[in-house]
Amino acid sequence: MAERGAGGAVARGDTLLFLTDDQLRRGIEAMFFAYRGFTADPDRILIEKGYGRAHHRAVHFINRTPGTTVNNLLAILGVTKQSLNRVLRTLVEDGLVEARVGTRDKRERHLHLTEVGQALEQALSEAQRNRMRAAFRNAGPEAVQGFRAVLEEMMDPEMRRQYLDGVDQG
Amino acid sequence: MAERGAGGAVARGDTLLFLTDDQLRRGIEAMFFAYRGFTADPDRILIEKGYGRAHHRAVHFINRTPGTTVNNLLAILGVTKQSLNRVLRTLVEDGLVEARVGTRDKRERHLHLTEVGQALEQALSEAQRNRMRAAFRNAGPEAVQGFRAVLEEMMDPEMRRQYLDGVDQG
DNA sequence: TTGGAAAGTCAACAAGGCTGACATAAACTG
DNA sequence: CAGTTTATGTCAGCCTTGTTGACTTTCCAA
Repeated sequence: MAERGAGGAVARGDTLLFLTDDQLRRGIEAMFFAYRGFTADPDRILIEKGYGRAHHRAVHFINRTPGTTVNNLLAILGVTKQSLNRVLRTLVEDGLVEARVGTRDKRERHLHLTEVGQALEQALSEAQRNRMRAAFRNAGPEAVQGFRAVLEEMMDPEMRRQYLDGVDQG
Repeated sequence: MAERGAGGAVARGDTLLFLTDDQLRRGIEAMFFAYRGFTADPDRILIEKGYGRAHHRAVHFINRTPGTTVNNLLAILGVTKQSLNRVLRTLVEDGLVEARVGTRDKRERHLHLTEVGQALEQALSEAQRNRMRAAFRNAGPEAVQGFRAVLEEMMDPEMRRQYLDGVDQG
């Protein structure tokens, strides 16, 4: 499969060898298998506590942007409000999330983690960071740069904006 | 957060700056947003045809390893056999997959894509490859290497074996 | 030859997506 | 001020895809 990859990637000599269909398939499978590893550790914690990935995502982004509104969260998570609401309701009922009525606009609910919520977020993100830290360390800083570059290119433009918004504002 | 990151990453000078908690959080979000992009294009095709991601995964790996058994597929996909069976049943009923009773061991079913199944697989993988090709091209070959190195490190060891098994046998 | 293990199937349940319809309150607009 | 839009929440119902439990068929080894 070196002469003429189905995708025509090898056309201009060997500078584009990394774009052969087989290389792309490898990338696709890498995403599939890695995503499983990526979610495995928090998943274990979540099951113990009776929550799911949906709760993790909500908790993560509320922690990242305290005071965010339901609508903001909907845009980031890309689910319907009914779906998010179900998750949010249980988190509020269980005392992990506080939904404060907006002061300027009273229609809005500003979401914050309670101490209990922060504790869960810590447990989840620590588990996930531990794995990512090990992966980053083993792969090295240059690999990490490449990792991020490719992932960023793979996002839908709107998601890329959400992602770039998350830069350390400090 | 430069002196002593919560993860203790900055301890030995600035060589480990890429391991700060904030950098790790960025990596986590990159995975989240990129995975959405990664699945978006095939998802659109699948919905049209009345299938879901589970069908895509099955079709992908049957195409990669024709004649594989249900048990093999189970190990790769990491779901219960009952869950896989449901997906497989509809694929067989719809004439996308053929399940041949094993000759040596009649308990086994060896899975193959029919022509129709191959056509769907082509459509799905082409959509996914297109995005990955664009991402790879824009990021460049060195970034791709880093991308793969980090993802590989992120996999569970068993999944890493599955992944490495998939190397071009040609 | 018989009992256990393995491969696969059927049934039922749960999580978490989705759509659609509708309610409420607040904000905005003419 | 009346009417519209916006932000949020809720109910009902559907689908996919995960789960466990019970069961059949087949194989193999004692």
